[in-house]
Amino acid sequence: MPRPRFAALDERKRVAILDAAAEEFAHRSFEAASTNRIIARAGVSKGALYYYFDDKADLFATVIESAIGRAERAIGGMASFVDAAGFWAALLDLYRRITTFFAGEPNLAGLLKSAFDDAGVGEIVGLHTARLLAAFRDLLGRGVAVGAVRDDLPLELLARVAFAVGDATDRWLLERWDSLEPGEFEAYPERALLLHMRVLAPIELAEKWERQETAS
Amino acid sequence: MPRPRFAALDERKRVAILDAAAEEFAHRSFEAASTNRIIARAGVSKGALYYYFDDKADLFATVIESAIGRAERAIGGMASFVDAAGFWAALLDLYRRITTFFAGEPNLAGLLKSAFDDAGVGEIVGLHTARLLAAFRDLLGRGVAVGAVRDDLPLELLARVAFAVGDATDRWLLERWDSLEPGEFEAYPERALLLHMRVLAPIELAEKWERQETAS
Amino acid sequence: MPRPRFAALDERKRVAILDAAAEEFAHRSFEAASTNRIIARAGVSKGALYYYFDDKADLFATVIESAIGRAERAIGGMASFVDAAGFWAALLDLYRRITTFFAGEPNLAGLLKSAFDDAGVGEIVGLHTARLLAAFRDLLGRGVAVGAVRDDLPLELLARVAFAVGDATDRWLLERWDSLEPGEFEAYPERALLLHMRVLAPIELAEKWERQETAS
Amino acid sequence: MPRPRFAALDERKRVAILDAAAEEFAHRSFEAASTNRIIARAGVSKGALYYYFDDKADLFATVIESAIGRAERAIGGMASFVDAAGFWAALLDLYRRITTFFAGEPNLAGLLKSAFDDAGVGEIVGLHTARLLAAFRDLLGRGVAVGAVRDDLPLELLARVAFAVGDATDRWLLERWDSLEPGEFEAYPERALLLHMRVLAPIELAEKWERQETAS
DNA sequence: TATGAATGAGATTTCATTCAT
DNA sequence: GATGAATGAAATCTCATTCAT
Repeated sequence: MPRPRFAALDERKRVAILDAAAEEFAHRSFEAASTNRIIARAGVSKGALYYYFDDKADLFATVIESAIGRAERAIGGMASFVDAAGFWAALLDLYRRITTFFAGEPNLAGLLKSAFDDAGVGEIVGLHTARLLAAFRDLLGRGVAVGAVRDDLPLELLARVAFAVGDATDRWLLERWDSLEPGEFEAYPERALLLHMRVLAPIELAEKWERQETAS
Repeated sequence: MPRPRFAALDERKRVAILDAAAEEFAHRSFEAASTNRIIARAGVSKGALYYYFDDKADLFATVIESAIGRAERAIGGMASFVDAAGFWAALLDLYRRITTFFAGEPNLAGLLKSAFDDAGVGEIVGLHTARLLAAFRDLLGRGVAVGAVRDDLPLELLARVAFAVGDATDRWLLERWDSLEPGEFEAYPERALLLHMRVLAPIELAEKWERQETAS
Repeated sequence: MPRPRFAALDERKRVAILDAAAEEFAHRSFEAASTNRIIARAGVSKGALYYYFDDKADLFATVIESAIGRAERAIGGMASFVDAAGFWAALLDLYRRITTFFAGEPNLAGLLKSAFDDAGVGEIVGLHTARLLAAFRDLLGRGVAVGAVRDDLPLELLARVAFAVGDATDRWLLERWDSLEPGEFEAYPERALLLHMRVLAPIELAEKWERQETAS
Repeated sequence: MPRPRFAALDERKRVAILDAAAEEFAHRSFEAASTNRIIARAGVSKGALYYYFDDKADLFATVIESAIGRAERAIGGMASFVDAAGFWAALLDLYRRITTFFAGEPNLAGLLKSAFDDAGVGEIVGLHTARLLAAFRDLLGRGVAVGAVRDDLPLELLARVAFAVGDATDRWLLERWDSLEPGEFEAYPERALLLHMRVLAPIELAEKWERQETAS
């Protein structure tokens, strides 16, 4: 946990440190990241970093927490639903918000990747990633209750696979970012959702849904 | 590229270096990996490393190439096929071999992860991973030709997503390795294949296949 | 010298600072001691230390002075005497008080050690330790006057040796502190005194005294 | 333990490192000593030190071991003896050699001091100091056997006190080094021995011996 | 009167790489 | 052909001290 002073720090400087650290941790593993580069980019002294944080791990955890926190607040939760169709509609809506947010935070994806890579090692970071996974697992559990999500595979596995699918499609999109045709980005969440349905929904539901989709 | 001398090197020593490096690169990112630890583990001299390799990156690329090469030779290609059912049967067979091989090479998964992480940075490593992806993309292309694989999404995207799904299920399995019930590991390729079908096959095919599967 | 403000400081805080510093300086040399650890333990601000003290050396000198001062006040001086027997009886009495006081101040021994180590370097601390030595030297001089202390060796040397003997026996006792049998601690001053007599007294006196002691 | 390479190192450089380290450790506690100062004084690179030693503690232990080893080899053991007079004659002879050796190695005393201070903390250094103490304790044990050493106090305590007395007299002498009158240094071992007899011998023996000494 | 934010120097240790032999 | 001695830069982190408020 960062020392309380950090919260009281001048907004500009606080953001400068977190941004510089996010930039660094988004592009390098925790081990390979350099506090020297971070302070150089943030424009703070060597001592300052250790005045606000216990150590490198503390800074890392803080950056991850901040990123996840901002994401959660910005994206918000999933709308309530009472049947399978409602579940998938709500999930589509959620995906839209997620996509929009990630598009405006280029470091977020890399940051989450570093976080999940380090989750098995760093205790604090592990808690954050576990919480994120648990939230999604719960979501899937509620999907099962209304028949929107298959019940023949462990929720934990489904959650992990869904995360991976989302990550892979994100990256694919990101690499083509500059050569996207107009409208392609807007269509993305829907296409991503269909992929997720394939993985998560009972097969008949996915089949029915996709048939309708194609017809329209 | 490692100097030609490396190929002529005593088998035992060559393997020792590659094994030690694989162990290191499997657990740490390229940047965070330490050549010091590698030579210590391999029991070779400092100079030896730089006598056989240009630098750390060269060693990394060689390790990746070697790992991928060994995997390809051990796993072999996919059997030929003439229709959709044949494609999936052949793919199942391929998965079985892949799973078996990965189970015997605990470093392989971590190594591939490091390789893909670094692919965007290191030129050589990028080529290897690109080749792997291309091979799988071609496979999918042949699947499309016989109607086994959907044609409504770019093959590149499908390949990436399939890799991600495979990776996620692998990891999930790996974490439960010690608490697996007997028979569970043997059943794994089939379950994994079903997940892949969901993503890769035309939806009607996936639905039909799964219905049969459940019936049996 | 600490700023005058320090004397006017709230009792609780003044003691907190001195105690924390004593704890630190008792376990580490002056150079290795950390003002950061001191203020952390004392619960005072960084600035406070430098508001009350010139620098680390000033704090050290103050701690030493305070410790020595408290010891002197608590232990008191040696009773007056008119002959050799009186001298040694008075010294035994003094040792009893010293032992009792040291037993209740676990930091004192370590503190004095740090003080003597630093005495050659730090000017102020050197004065305090010199004063302590001088007091004991004077004591020995009065012992010489009544024939209780040998006159064939320089008083300065005798004082130093006596200090060393006391320190060694103290440490020896301290290490066995937890495994002491009942009564052993109470008997300690007398045994220590006999050792000191051996060193300090004319040999005939020491011999006579010990013969009586053994007889009783 | 220093890496084997260190033993194979060029004599001049090996000595330069050990001397520089001895100089530093003789004047500062282990914690306060600076490897930076050591390499600066030795004229070796920063990496070199860690090429030869595991860490600071390893260097310290090596310096201590080297110093003790050289001292032991140079001073040699105590001559054999069959009665009390022989014991003290042999000890006097030993003291002479010790004094001579210490006089030529100005760092030795400070080094031993640092070693004993750190003995409770550093494992390796603890072994060396313990060995030294044990050797002296054994010596005293043999003295007890021939009636040269008192048997009414624990040997461990006697050894510690004797060390302390020796150290105090050494220091006292050292401080007066430059103002010593001719012959004073040569007379030192005898005076020191008398002090040790006072502490270590049965009182009658010490008394008899000193009476003779004075008569002569 | 009192604070705590801030810092640059310096601590120990590891790094990838070079080069004389 | 092969080595290991050697290095300076960089790593993370702590230091005693200053100063604006």
